[in-house]
Amino acid sequence: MKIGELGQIAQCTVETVRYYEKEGLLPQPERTAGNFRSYGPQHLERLRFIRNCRALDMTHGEIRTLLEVMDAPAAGCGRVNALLDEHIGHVDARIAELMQLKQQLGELRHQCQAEQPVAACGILQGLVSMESEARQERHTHLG
Amino acid sequence: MKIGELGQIAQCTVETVRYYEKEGLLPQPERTAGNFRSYGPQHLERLRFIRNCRALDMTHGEIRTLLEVMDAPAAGCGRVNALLDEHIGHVDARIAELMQLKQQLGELRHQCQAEQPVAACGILQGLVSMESEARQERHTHLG
DNA sequence: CTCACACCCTGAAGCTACTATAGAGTCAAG
DNA sequence: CTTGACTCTATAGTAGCTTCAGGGTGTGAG
Repeated sequence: MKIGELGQIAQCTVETVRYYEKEGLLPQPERTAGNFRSYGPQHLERLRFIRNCRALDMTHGEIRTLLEVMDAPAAGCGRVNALLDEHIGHVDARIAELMQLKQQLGELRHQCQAEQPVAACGILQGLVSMESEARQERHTHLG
Repeated sequence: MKIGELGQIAQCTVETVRYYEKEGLLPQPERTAGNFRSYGPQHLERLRFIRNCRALDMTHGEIRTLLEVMDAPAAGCGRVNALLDEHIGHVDARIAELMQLKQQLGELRHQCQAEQPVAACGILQGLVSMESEARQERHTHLG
C-alpha cells in the first residue's frame, strides 16, 4: 500500500509517517518504479505500535527502546516493565504539578469577580505581586 | 541594574531575559556607554509579571494579551478574566487527559508482572494491539 | 492524446520557549 | 597591565511534528 493509505489506517498524516522514517522509528520501505513508498502489513503493525505509544505520551526515545527490545527475540522484557513504570511516574508527577497549578489559578481567579478598570483588577495585581517559588526541576518530559 | 542582577532577582537566566526582549515581552532597556543593558524597577516588575505567568504555564501569547491590557489604562479587565477562565480550562482538560492516560498505562502495566521473553510480554502485546481511539484535538497547550 | 486532478516526492523552514555555544568586547580589582 | 567576571551578538539545537515550495506520478474523462 502507498503512504496515504497507511497513514489513513494508522490515523496519522503522511508527513508524520515520513518523519518517523527519517527518525529511524519506521524502516525504509521498498519503492515502486515511480519512487513511491510501498508498505506491507509489518510496516502497518509497527506504525500502529508507534502511534499507540505516542497516544500514551511516550517520547521517541522511549519508543525506540521498546522497538529495540522487540527486535531482539532473545531479550527479556524487564527493560519494558521498568520503562513503563518510569513513564507512569512521569504522568503522576505531571498530574500533581497541574493540580497545584489549578489551585493557584483558582485562588487568583477569585480576586476579580467582575469587569473593572485594569488598575483595580485583583488578577493583574496578583500576577504582579505573586512570589513564584523557584521552579523545581522537571521530573517529567510531559509539558 | 545590569542583566545579570535582574535575572538573579527574577529567578531566570540572562539568556531568558534577552529572549523575552527579542520576543517583545520585555521593552528594550537603555544601554550604558559600553553597550550593556541597563534596567530600572519597572523592568523588574514586568519581568516578575512574566515569570509569574510562566510559572502558571501561560503561553507567551496569553502573556502578551495580559500585558497589552495592562498597557491600556482605559481598558477594562474583562479580557483578563476570560483569559484566566480559558487557561483554567486548559489545565482542567490536561488533567483529565492525563488521568485517563494513567488508567490506560496502569491496565497495560498489569499485563506483565515479571521478566519474560519478549514474545510473551503482555505489555508489548498490548501496545501492538491497542486500538487508540482517534486522538481528539487538543484543547490545551499544556504538554 | 491531452488535460485535470489527486496523490506522491524532497528539502527546508516554522512552531514553542528556551538553552547552549562561539567569538568578541567591557570593566573593576590587584 | 593583566586577570576574571561579566556582557554583547548571532547562530544552532531541543521535541515532534506541520507547512511550504517546487516539482514528479498515475488515472480517468473528453
